Amino acid sequence: MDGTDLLRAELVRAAQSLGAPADVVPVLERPRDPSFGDWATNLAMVLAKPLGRKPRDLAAALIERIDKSRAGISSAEIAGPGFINFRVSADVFSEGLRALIAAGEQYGRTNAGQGCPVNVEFVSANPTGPLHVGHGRQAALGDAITSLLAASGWKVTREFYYNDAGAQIMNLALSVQARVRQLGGVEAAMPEGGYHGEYIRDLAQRYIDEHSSDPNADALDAVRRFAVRELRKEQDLDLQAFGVKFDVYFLESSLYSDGRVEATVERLVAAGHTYQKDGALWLKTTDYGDDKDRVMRKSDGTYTYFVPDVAYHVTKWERGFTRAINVQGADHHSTVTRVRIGLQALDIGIPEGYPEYVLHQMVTVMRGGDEVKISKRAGSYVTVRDLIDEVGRDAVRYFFLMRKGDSQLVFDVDVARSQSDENPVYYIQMAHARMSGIFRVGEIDASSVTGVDADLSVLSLPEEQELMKALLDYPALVAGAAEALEPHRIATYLHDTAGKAHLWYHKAHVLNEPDHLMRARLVLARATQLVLRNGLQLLGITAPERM
RNA sequence: GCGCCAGUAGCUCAGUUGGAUAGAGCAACAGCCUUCUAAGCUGUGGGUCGGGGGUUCGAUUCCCUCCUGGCGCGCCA
Repeated sequence: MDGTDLLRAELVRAAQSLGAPADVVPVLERPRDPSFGDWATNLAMVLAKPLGRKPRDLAAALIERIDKSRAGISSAEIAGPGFINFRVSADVFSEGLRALIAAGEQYGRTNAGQGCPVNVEFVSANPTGPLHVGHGRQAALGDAITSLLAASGWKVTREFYYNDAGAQIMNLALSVQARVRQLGGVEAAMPEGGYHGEYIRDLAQRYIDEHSSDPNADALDAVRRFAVRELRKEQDLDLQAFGVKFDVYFLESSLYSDGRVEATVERLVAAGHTYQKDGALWLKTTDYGDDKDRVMRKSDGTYTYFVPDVAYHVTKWERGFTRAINVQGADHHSTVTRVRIGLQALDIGIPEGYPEYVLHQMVTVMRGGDEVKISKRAGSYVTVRDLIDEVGRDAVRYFFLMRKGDSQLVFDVDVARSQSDENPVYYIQMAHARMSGIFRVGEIDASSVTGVDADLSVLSLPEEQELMKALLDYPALVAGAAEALEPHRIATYLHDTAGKAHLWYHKAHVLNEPDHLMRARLVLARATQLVLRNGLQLLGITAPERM
């Protein structure tokens, strides 16, 4: 696709004729300095030792045995300690651009996943309050990961797991109940570990308005159902504002009503991995490398959180998801081992690394120069909605995606707001808008540009060469990002490529140039527009035609 | 004490799975709008890649060790 297949094949042939093993895989990479060429390989240095020859001699021998026209290169030279630098022949670029445009919205998509099902679970916030900034990171990350997987040929199911059955929910109900009573002039204490946010008071007021027959909120179960329903509605609105959609909402409570929690426990007992101690039921996680055994059923008869978690993941497996990915905050790190061990101990054929986890580090929020301590119970946090209202959906998404998940993220609300015009996302969108502007001003239908009738060898400016190289790198980049589950690579690439596009735009005119030049440059503009658009779409960011 | 993650320019971060002279944005300074969008472009300054060992042709990248920060380590979720 990016033209390296032919070159790689030639290198393998040449290396084998010199005695290299049959499974040799030459690594091709872009030289740091573009003046060195289009591709470089360290093959001669890698083979030097096993073949007992000097790297530079070996490089010379390799070059001699390569059929340049078959490899699609115009030159090959030895550099430094034994690198071989290649220059790609012009028609590789030309054909690459035409193929890019022909693929259109499909450019960058592959069938690596071969239609296999994969379940991606993310956000999974407890319905005990609005979505905060940490959920925002997870929503952006999870959403982009599902897009990457879908673009790589996986059949993706996007799932949201609601913990609507635990002690937290009881806390929520009791908190609302206390507020209802307080509003009615009755003295009532908040429960220990209760939720103190302002939204609890709002919920209480609405409960009073809608339940005139229960002024003191004595019907605790009704309070619980009301609070959960209302908060889920709120969360749905937050997600909608962020443009994130799910295919499946899975309720923890259903695991109990279906008897799946019980069945899981019975299965673990039957498999012989449990024992009784101190009135509780324990799982022998130490058999699987944990540092201590874990309680499954407490002495009061209720289950610890990881038991329904295990039961839940059994349903993923039984629903046919041979691959499952969980996007979670690093504070849930300790669940990884336990859920996996629980699944192993069931002895039902679930593979060891199931499910996969993408853990992202914590988000700290700065406001007015101070860190905002995020605590739902204390009622201090920044919601996803706040961020979207303040800086816009596209910018919030980009901000959350521009760095690796496993580095901590400082979200300075003041900076995000005051510098919203300088947010890098606008830089990328602007590059796309500029490409679109060329077609608009020239009154040319962009989709009519194919490149088949243009001589693309006139795209010889260094800025044009650099831009073309970047555009042709895109499919390999998407594949790599999807495999590593790292959307930030797309963000970095887009920023970089947008820079090359701006540079070219500034240097070279398209319209009102001699016809043959204009036709060729329209092809490049079209290709750039498509790549930026496709990449932004993977991140869930809009690609405006004008700004 | 144990486990996971991080430490790269004044700040926020990339670094293509071990390559050549370590990059970008912001901030600072100096320039560029009669031509498809100046939300742009050009130039300048700025680094013991946390410290120390090791592995090899070659280390920001892999291994060991120490230091610093974050998150976990519950019959909470």
